[in-house]
Amino acid sequence: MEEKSFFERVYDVVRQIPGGKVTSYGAIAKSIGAAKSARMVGYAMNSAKDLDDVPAHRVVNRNGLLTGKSHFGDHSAMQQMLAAEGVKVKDNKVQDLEKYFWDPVEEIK
DNA sequence: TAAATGACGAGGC
DNA sequence: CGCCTCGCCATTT
Repeated sequence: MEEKSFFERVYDVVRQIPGGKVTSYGAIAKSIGAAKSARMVGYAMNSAKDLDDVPAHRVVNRNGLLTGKSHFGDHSAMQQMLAAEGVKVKDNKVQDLEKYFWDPVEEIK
């Protein structure tokens, strides 16, 4: 019963992302002990969009690119939400990624 | 059961 | 400096 699915672990991390911050799939994968499963994180997010507890819009790829925006209903929704939280987004990518980057490994450990 | 897919990452050319 | 290829691993069909 404690067998939390890979997805649930990802959700747990993403749920801890503070507003106005973003993180990368690889960082989340690392925090859950699956650094090589970055792709799975994105896959999990695909299901996460079904949940309103998981701010998938705060998750971007390693390049700060809003890769998942295409999976949102509105392609501008993700960008709008990030901008509304204080994250500067332009051309579908986060500006000053290092400044807004939130490392889950440093918070969860 | 096996094969294909996928919101990525790192390395190579 | 930019584009391409390979690897990785869990879920889905």
